Amino acid sequence: MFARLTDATIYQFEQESSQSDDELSTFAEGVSEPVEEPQPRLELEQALEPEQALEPELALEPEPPLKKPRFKEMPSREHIDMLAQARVEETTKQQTDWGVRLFRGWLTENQYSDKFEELESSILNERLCFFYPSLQTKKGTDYSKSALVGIRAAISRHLTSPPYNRNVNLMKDNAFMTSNHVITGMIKTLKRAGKDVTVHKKPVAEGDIQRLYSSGVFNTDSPATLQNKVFWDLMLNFGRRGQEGLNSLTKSSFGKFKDDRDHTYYKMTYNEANKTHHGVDSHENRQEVRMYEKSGDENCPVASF
DNA sequence: GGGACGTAACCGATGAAACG
DNA sequence: CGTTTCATCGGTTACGTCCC
Repeated sequence: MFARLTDATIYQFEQESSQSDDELSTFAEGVSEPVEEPQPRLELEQALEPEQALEPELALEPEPPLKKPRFKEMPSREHIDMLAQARVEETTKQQTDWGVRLFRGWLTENQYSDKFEELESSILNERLCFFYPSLQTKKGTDYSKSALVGIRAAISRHLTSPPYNRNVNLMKDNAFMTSNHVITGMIKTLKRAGKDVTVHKKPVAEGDIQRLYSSGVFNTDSPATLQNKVFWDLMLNFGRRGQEGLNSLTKSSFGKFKDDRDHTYYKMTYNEANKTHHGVDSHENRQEVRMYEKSGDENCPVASF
């Protein structure tokens, strides 16, 4: 059993490594080609077809049919616009509008033009220096750190998005260093005044969990309470990102599997819209998340699922 | 040895979305 | 609307591997 497994692994490894070797050599050839006779891109495209059609023997030479391109096809203008649009979520757009509204309101209240989008960075920076400390909530209290940072980011998003597409970053550009100093100072002042206390949520107490089960809201014999329990189990086992994307989950979002010791478990079968595997944080690639059966336990999550 | 390249680790900034 | 929470992003640095 063990020997077979090892053989299989070695075989797989050999397959993989030979594959990547192939890719490497093709790539190396591809790189050395254009260096000899650099050609404008457009001519290259046109030259390609006739060459292949007229002289197929050429293909036998070490430089095979103009290799597979290193990159994807040139995207259309619409495509890149669409991608740029998909950058932010609807709720973020709302936040953007909120921040812009605040800044616009302040500008008009102080007899400035509210068309700040075209302002030069130095002027904009100057305005922001005075804007930030003028900020207060509708109730007249100071904004929290999160709010201040959010407002700044909102204005920055607004400027860098269509139709303005400005090439600025309110958080990082040197031009905005002084206004950012003002914000940092405000945040520090808040901190010193003890106003930046963030309250963390407490975990659900063990006793409360008991009560959930004993109260009947997790009973598996009626649809509504069964759903309660299954959802609780899902949140407990898979809920690593708050409520993000929950409404897009379906039956096929989960798959039933067995591990090498014959224990049944469910795991998520998708990773599309959630960005889980795009980043390379260690804890993300560490292991897939599994919801294991608890055989003998009347509250087994796999059974109720 | 050292340069090129790809990836991992790190960590503050950013954004999504919930709550009150 | 204002705030909070937390996962992801994104920029930077460190590290490993290959090749000269």
